[in-house]
Amino acid sequence: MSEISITVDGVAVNVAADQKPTQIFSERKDVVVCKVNGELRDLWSDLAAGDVVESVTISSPEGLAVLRHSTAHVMAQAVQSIFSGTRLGIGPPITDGFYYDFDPERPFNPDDFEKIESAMRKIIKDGQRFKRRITTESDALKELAHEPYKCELIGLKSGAGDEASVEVGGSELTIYDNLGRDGQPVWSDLCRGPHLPSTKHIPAFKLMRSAAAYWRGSEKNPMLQRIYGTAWPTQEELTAHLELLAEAEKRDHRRLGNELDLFSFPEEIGSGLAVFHPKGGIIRRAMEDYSRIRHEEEGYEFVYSPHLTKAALFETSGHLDWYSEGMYPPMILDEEHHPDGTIKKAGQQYYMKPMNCPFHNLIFRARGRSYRELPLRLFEFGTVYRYEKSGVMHGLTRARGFTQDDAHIYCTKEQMPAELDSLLTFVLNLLRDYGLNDFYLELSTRNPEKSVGDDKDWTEATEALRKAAEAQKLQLVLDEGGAAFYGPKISVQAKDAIGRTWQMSTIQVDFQLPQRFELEYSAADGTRQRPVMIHRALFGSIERFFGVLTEHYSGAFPPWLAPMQAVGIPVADAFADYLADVISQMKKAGIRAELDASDDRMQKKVRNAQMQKIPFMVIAGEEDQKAGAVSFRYRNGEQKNGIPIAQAIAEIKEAVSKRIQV
RNA sequence: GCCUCCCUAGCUCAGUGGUAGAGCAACGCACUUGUAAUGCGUAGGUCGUCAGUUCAAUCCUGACGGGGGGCUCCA
Repeated sequence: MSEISITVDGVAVNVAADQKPTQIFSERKDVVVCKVNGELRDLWSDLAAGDVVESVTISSPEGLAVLRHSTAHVMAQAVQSIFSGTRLGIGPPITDGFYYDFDPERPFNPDDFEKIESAMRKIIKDGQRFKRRITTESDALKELAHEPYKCELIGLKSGAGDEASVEVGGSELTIYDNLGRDGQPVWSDLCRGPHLPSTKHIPAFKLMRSAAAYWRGSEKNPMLQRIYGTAWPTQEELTAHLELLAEAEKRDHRRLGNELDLFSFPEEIGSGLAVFHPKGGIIRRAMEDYSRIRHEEEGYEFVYSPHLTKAALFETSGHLDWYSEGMYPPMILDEEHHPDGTIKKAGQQYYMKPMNCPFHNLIFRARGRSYRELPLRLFEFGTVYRYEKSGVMHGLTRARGFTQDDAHIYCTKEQMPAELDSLLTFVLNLLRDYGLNDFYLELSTRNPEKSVGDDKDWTEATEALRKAAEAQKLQLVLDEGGAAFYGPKISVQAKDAIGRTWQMSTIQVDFQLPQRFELEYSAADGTRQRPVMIHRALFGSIERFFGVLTEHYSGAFPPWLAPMQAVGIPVADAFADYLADVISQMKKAGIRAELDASDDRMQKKVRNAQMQKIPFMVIAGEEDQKAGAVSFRYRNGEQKNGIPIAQAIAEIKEAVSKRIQV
């Protein structure tokens, strides 16, 4: 047998000419695929002299994707074995798992999951080998005649650039056969691959949920049934993932909003319209108050604008042209009719505002502006109404009525870079004050197909944004062509306590509105110039930020935001008067404190306070009373005994004023 | 908007083609000594709304409203 020279993980070796990576890596159980000359390939691939082979382990990002994609195949095989009339869509890996789209004879229900999972376990136990087979378009169409969606993909192959490329991308059209114990194919699927060597390399998986999805992501296409699953290199990692999901569910702001009596969405008001209850109101006001103070310090001026406006304003701004779908329909006022019902006098159309910027532009335009006034920073907690499609609402994070912490900055072109730089610093520091610490930035650049403004302006603005972003020393992700048509933007993405990413602030340069509103200022040389306009929201919406913080803190807000900062719990009734005095001193010191004077037992009071996630439980019994002290119990169960009253008050006040978590 | 599942007491949820139950919360009474549930009792619901089928509907059908999970969308 002749030998060939290849490179394996950087080491030159000679191997038999018919050696496959399966054999080369046979001692390394964690290697599930490999790269040959930089391209991801099955371990069953043939090798040629001079090939550079690199191992890819199951835990690497690429290995995980392959694991999950292979698990999707196993699921599809299981589904077709149980529901024989089911047609296949596509089945790519996604973050943490995979899905496969099916066109079944009836929708799946949760009971089906058990059947499918047990069929999958059997396939995994069988150790079916994934075998790659190159085919031609005409052969594939013949073989897959009973799979209309696959045939459509084959037809699309030339132009594939979307998800479909998982199935048919790459230079060759390939089918993967799953080989049974006898080496004969038991199931096949059109697929680019690569795959695990065999189904027995799937260590841990679980089907998560079924849902509908449009075929190839278009509303115009038929709905398929999608089953989501997750797959991991070890059972432990699967368990950890499921625990994370359970944790996320416990933190869900909609659930906590109810449990902690923060807000609700009364059906009578309408979908996506929240009311804040007193406790939620305290949190919200604390959030707003602090933001207001910081904005004042940064040179913002506070303005107010109405919730309603005549149509003309949104005609000027252009919103009615390209955004009317997202607006509540107009109210028509003062319309008069003839007796036959025809219109005698046309009415006035009024709209709820979906944005604040046109109002701020009118404030700018209310009188002549001088360059000396710039940058002019107009800030408003502006409540806007957007008619979101019914299916997209999600608690406070996606609502129909919400309040933006909205500001518009009008400055000269020369001022723009410095303004963007200080603005981004301000944004990030403010978010840090609210307890978010882990950020990355996204820069959205021009889509030349769909944009207004001249090249030079775009380049200048984009570079200014980029420099401001780079100065922050944070990870910067480029969103090429992702900008809105009217200007480039930076968005701040924040990670919460359990690692989920939320889009928070946006800073957007606008070339469109200053022109549409004919905004001008007088420059030093007496000429009239058009200002640069920057839109920015730090929280995005207060409601949404409220929801994000609720989930970030899991409802256990830091004292400065907590609706109740301290609750007094007497060990027994006899100490209630003593503690009542302590609590009243705390109230005088500006602390949100109450005495729990109910006739529950102490243990019950502790439990109640714990469930309300109150940061300081102030407990007093005989020992404390004798010493003129109190005891703290914190939310983590720790306690501190015999704290003199003055010191206890000072500790709470310090936690509040320094905005630290306890 | 589309697919799918759901809506029973303030909350979490049982349940039945013959108009309903539990736990917690609320209220009352008694109890009260050190860090996550004291006991007993009382009250509370046109079973989301409106139609239809039926001798009879909370239960079956449909429409509407609200919600969950996705898809699409998020200027």
